[in-house]
Amino acid sequence: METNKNPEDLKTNAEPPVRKNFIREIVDDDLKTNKFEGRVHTRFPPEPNGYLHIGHAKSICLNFGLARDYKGFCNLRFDDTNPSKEEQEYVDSIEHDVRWLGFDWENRLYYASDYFDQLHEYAVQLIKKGKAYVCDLNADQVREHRGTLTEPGKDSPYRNRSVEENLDLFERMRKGEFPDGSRTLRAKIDMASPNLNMRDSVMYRVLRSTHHRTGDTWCIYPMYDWAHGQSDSIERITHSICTLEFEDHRPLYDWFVEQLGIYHPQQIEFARLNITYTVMSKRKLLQLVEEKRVKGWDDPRMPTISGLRRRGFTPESIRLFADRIGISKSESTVDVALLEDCLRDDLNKRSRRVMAVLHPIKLVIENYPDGVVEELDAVNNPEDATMGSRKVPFSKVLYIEQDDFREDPPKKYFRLSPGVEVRLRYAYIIKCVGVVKDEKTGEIVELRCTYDAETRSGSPQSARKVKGTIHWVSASHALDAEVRLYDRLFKVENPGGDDWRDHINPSALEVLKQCKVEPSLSNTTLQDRYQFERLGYFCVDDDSSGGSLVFNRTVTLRDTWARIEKA
RNA sequence: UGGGGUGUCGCCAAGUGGUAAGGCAGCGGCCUUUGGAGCCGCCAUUCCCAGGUUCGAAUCCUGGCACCCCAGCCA
Repeated sequence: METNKNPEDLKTNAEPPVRKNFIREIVDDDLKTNKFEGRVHTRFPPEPNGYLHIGHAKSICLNFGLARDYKGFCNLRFDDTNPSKEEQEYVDSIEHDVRWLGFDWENRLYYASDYFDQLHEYAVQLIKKGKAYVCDLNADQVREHRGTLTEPGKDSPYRNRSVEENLDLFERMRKGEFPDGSRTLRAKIDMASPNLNMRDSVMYRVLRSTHHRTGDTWCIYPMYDWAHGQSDSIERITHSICTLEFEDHRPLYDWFVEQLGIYHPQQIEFARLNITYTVMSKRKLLQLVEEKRVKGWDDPRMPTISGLRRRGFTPESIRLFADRIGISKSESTVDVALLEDCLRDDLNKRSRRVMAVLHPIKLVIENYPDGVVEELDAVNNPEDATMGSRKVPFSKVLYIEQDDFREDPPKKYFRLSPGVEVRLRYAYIIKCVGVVKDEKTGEIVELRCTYDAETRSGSPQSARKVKGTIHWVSASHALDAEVRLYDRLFKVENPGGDDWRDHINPSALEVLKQCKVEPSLSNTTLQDRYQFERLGYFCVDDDSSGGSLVFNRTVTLRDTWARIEKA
């Protein structure tokens, strides 16, 4: 007897097996040795000075994914220690993006600024221990004393002040008695350390700037190195995951918690994400926005979460991508084709299919009766029968894609050309019997065809084979639409260097105003996603309103013909 | 040439001394009323290089080489 498939294969929505990586190995070991009493507690710590991008998504999926898989927790913590660059707008967008990606921090929303009092208290402790001092050197002087990569630094002349003096000075810094930049509180470590981070790292600077949460309460603000580890400790984070460039900050991270004698989280570093044909630094993305090279943080050309969302990406596709790229410590640049594959993989399964003509050309079926309209059945998604079907109106005058007709077809061209038959999807087989051209320009303005009435889809004769199938839209029923075609933001794989902006792809956005879409799209809503058959995946842009429809092309379908023709 | 890292297929990435997973890309083929989707097959005798240890090395040792990060009162 024929047996059924393994029951495992019949499971739906089965989570893909969790990919192994070096961080999970560390967590597994820590669990075995009971290093953190069997807890797993991570955090995602963005600075609210810009919008999140897909590189952050990698980190979000890592941190929240770890918490999910190990039955632990992941906090959302804003690293808001530099009020001169941070804004509430960014806080709001970050929260929105993390939620949209499908993660939930529940009641664990924190800010480094929540800990300003505690951090100040810790700093006083270090001063009392003789491990921190107030330094009167200005920024330039500090730099001069720091030494270089190959030469040790020199001690600050203020390094050996008494505890009492340091306490007094630090208190007066806090009260605002000294001008911005005039003094700092520094850790007293080792000016000769080969690790520059250990050369008496600055803990506090005097900075008069209104903080988005604490307002003008403070005029001294903690530096990243001082705030981050202590915040992790306060939240009892177990694994503090950050990117590679913080690797040589780890000794300092460890030094602070050890001097304080407080709970000690473990910092682990991994390689940040790079993707071909785009840029991923907040600085560059900010420049693109400020220099108006794109329309905003959510421009669909941007690799920001909000840009990808507006472009039509699904959170599922981004999570799938995060799973597939893996986690490691080697610097890498992922081929954007992988991202696109994850996108198509998800969109293929979920998108309703619909017919739309982007570059219309009129087609008249000479032997089809005037005034007759047939309602033809069209499947909504061949991948998912539960999505049902719809009716599409068919009549004598249609629009088809300019690309789907060639007066002089090359080899292997399966579409319409004079004397050749093609199937109109869900409708009839037609043959081209004439071409009408503009007398002056010679441009083709209309195609004359005949149809074979026996070949209507679903009828017995419809089985007749023809080389190609093309999509169409009934001229009198079609809706007008604007379609925005997006492509990669840069012309080169790795837009680096000072001239990176010179590589911006001017054709990354092409706007089509004369598109025709099937009438079932009349009651669509913002963000709805569709597959325009044979063309790609599209979503309804936020600029759509009332009567006007605007679609964004999320990604094209894989196009083997384009490849053949190119070769 | 101080310190910290990384080098496994075009791009990611497993591999943890027992004889190189997987995905993407690419290339063939099947199937198809989307040139879509799906399916099948091919795609690293070799792991940056050179020595060494071992019955056996991508994994251990020694010595090189290449690339990345660090001299913000940014994070």
